[in-house]
Amino acid sequence: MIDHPGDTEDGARVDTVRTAETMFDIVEHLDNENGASLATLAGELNYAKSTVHRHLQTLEALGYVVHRDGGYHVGLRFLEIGVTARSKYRGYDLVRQKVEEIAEMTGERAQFFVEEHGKIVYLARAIGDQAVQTDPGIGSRIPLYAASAGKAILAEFPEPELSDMLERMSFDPVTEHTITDPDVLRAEIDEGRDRGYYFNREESLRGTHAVGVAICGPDGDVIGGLSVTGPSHRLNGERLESELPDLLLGAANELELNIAHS
Amino acid sequence: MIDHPGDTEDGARVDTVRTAETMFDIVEHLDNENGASLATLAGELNYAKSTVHRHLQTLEALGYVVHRDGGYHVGLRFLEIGVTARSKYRGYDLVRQKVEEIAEMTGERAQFFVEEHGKIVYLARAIGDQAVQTDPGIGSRIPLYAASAGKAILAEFPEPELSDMLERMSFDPVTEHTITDPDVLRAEIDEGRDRGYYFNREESLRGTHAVGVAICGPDGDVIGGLSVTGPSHRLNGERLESELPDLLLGAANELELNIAHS
DNA sequence: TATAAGTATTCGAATGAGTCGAACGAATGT
DNA sequence: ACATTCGTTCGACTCATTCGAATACTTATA
Repeated sequence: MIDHPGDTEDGARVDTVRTAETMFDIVEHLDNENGASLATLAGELNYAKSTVHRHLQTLEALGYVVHRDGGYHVGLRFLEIGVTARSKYRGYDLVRQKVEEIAEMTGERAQFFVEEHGKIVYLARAIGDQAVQTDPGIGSRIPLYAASAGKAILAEFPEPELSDMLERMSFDPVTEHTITDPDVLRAEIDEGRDRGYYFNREESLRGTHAVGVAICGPDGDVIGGLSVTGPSHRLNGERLESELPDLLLGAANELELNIAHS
Repeated sequence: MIDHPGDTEDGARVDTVRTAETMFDIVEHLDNENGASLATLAGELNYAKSTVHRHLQTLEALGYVVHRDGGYHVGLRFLEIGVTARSKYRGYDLVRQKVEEIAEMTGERAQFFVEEHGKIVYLARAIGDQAVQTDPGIGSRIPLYAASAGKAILAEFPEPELSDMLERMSFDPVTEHTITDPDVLRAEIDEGRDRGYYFNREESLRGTHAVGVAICGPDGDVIGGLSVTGPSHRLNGERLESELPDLLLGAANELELNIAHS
């Protein structure tokens, strides 16, 4: 094995484009605050004002930043790109409709996730009561081990990768019920594999239960996960353990067929 | 006046961060294709493979790019950032609900736009029939002069800026009815200003009419524009010229009050 | 009106970082 | 076993980014 100069011991981050990093530093900082001035940015990020200025100029010229009422903001170019990125996920349109259908049928919240960088990301969500699509949350991330759909997705990974992921996974508890032990997670995955559905009992949010299933492509590859969430007093017993799972398995099956033939 | 080395004659783009530009070249190219290989990217963009490689490494490490089934793709980080950027627009949540309400009431398509970089950008959209929120389109852009909401927004700009914008505007026709003359646009704007609503008759899409109004903040600043669109055979006569305008003006008024008190 | 505090912008110099191209390695299919 | 495509590494050159200080602009405050 040849030595890799500059390798960090965890084996990541070699030879990166620094300028790109500083650029996203700025963007991400803008994303957190809302509306920051050049001086503030330079101060908090420890870059020279002139440096930040040049970056902001560039970002604004490219449409990624706007200078609205006395402060710099993240531009909607990110939304534009993000939306087309989402739309390219296989079966996204079909799944979105199904999510709304499920929400309406159950009266609970239904959602669709895909895996990215070891987390699951919300791609669609609908609430039953009024079929209002709640956008806040779209794009945000949850660790795989803290979501029913996450477990379902995880279970579909072929064996070598699965072990790998479990090993390199760091378990940061979200609630007092979040799984923190890889063996427990592994056990749950193995237990659910022939059933095909997975639970989440207050592991990501107190007082909230969920059931999730995976959606797979024709070659057995994972596309994403579908789940129904609701208050634990409403999602329990028969409803949680058989009624909703059946519904989800049916939906997944139908989706998988439709996606395969599209 | 001191000379500005590097100034282009149109007075734009000085002293930009080149690396950031190449980086977004890559991202935007990925956004168009779906799933490109390193070699392809390098070829089409005329960068050395090693250069593109380094950028992709960086982008992937930062979560802005993913390497899925044998090709590089835009990551969902863009969606995440874009969604929070959108949510920070004043009154966005209120407007989104209103858009759905209007869509349901009219049975037509309702939408909300804001202005950015001389275009209007879709922030929300709803279709009447089934109240299904159609996401494709969100984030995409239309020139101000080719949309009813665009005209409404334009009309709210104070005088010096308005003339400026009209002058530096380049009119690329979208359909055969698109406005191509600044004087015509100016006339329409002046005509509509006391009414408060504006029309679009097949100017952005053949066979499609629309009415639009502006939403303003307490200080008279423009927040965005609201419009209803539909087939020209359904949107005409009384309905187009009085019924829908009244509805929209009422909605705008209500929104403006709610936004001011929030 | 003058002053101050905030903002954004420009400049030149230094060096640090991005770029290239070629050569290597890995993976896949024929 | 070969060819093809894809990704990775390396070192050298040079261009571009970074910095800090000085300038300019705008808005509040005395």
